Amino acid sequence: MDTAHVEEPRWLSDEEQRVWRAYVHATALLEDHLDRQLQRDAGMPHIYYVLLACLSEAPHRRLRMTELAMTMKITRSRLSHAVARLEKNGWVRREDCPSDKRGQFAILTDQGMSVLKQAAPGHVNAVRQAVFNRLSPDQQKALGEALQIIAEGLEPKDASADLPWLR
Amino acid sequence: MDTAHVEEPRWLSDEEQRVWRAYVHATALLEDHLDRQLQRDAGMPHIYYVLLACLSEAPHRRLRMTELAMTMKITRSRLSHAVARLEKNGWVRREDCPSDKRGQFAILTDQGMSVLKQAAPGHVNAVRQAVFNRLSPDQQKALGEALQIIAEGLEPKDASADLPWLR
DNA sequence: TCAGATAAGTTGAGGATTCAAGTACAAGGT
DNA sequence: ACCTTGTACTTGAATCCTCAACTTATCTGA
Repeated sequence: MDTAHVEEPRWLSDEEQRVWRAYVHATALLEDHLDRQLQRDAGMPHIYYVLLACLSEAPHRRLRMTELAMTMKITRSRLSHAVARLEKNGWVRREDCPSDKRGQFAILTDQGMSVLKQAAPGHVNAVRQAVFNRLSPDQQKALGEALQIIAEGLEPKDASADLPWLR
Repeated sequence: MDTAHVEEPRWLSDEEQRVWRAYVHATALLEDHLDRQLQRDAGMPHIYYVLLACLSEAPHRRLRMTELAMTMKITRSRLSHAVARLEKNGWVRREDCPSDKRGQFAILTDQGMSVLKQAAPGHVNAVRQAVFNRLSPDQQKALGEALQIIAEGLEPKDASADLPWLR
């Protein structure tokens, strides 16, 4: 038998499989749930809500495209398309960066802010109902820690490298 | 001041926000990571891999469309499109259900099985590296439990209602 | 100062997903 | 038998995302 060179990969144990399935199912269900809720009540998918929320917390409600993409952990391309759409809705506008002619700011408009404010309660409610109302404080803490670790491991190596325009 | 009737929603506490952000970031990063890995190495997104895996574990590698959709926690529509694509690749085929003329089976082909087998090691490896290698057994257990609870809460009420064709 | 390498951002094509609507069949009651 | 309601699944259009290619501008080093 000629199997010496065939590395059998290390499969997931039963325990691990249960955890992994829970992950796949929970995330599928929750993303769908939030997308549907926001689409219905505010006319945007979850990620667009997050985008508006990010901008709303930034100084002057404005962020450079790249910085926004990094905070949201999405590609620049995806962000470009998203901002284009939100711009059409009048919820975000762009502005050139004076110090770097390649650069663009995405800016939350007043209308965008007001849409966000309207959407927020329903969204928070959905999150609370799906997640926080069901988990004990200990469970919440453990969940957060585990996810934090996973996120850190997937972060592009030098995500924390200084953005030039922040010095 | 006329604010008596304006229910201020219960916002997330700082603790809760940290957990929620970890959730949003970790799931975004991980889905992207797995999608990219599988797209590169096997020519399909993560969900399609899961679909093949589900079929591979079913008796005779076949499942009714609705049942498959329920196991995967996706809509029938999404499944229809997905199976159509996988069928074009020759990885899945359909077959009419004899006892219910509306029904369809999705069946994993030999070619699909072999593609799955080829993709599995790389995928398991990616999952292990991103998740299980980074978490202690206790953390894994806690993560699984929390996600399990979240999933249960979002499951359509009667998901466990007997499918007629299973009696 | 100038060529190459990098960075910021956009674009378009090809897939994937959602939603609403549609087809075809089954079940249940009268 | 017939009609109504519900189930199984598909379809098409609109939207969204990915990937690779592209434009424009900045940086780096000789």
